[in-house]
Amino acid sequence: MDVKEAVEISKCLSNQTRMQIMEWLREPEKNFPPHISIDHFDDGVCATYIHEKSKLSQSTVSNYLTNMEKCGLLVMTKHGKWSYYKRNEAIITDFAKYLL
Amino acid sequence: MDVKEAVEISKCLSNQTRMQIMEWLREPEKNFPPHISIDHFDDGVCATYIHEKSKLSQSTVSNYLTNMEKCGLLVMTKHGKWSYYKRNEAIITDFAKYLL
DNA sequence: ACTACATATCGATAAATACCGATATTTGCA
DNA sequence: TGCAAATATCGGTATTTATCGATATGTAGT
Repeated sequence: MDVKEAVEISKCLSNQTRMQIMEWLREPEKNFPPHISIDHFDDGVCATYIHEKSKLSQSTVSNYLTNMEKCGLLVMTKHGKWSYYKRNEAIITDFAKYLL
Repeated sequence: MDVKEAVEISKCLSNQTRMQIMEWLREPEKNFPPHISIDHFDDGVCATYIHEKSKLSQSTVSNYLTNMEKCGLLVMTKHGKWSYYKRNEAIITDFAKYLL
């Protein structure tokens, strides 16, 4: 991981809601209801649920998630019309190691 | 560590120069000249050297360092008219663990 | 093809952050 | 005491980020 990458990750984490999204996604089954169409969290959580939990507008949260994916913190998987987001543990570990 | 603390730390890290300061301070003897008045780096590096290395204005860097201390990333020690800054490894470790 | 729903993108404005020069404060030394 | 050096703070402007509503796009089912 280089400086620029680490800075982009930090920018994503420098907001309370985004930081909380990272926490929520650590334990999806604890923080979100089961999804209508998929009965597991293997690909994470559907964007709508994250939006609802956040209490912010759909566009804001969509933007958050897109940026968090861009910087590598999240991985997105499409299933039909839904976008599922989950933590990218590999990058998170890299980032943590980079700081130490 | 709680969310707010972690967000404040992230804010400090979301800037290339500040991120580099964290790196520079990981190996002071490698990145800075020995100080005029103290022949070790036990309390870190004098603010002037950090300022010079950064190529930013003195006021900007002083502000950086002050905020980085406020959020716990750095520890400041005064020796006479000099302020020495070093990494606060304990907080950095906490932060890294918090993310995982 | 049409409708409904999920998500992404756009454009605008408000708020926060970055950064500088100038100035104040602190400290050591002549 | 008075000067010089180191650092901190202040005030202002430029830039970036936050956030929304509106709109576009994409997908599934009727």
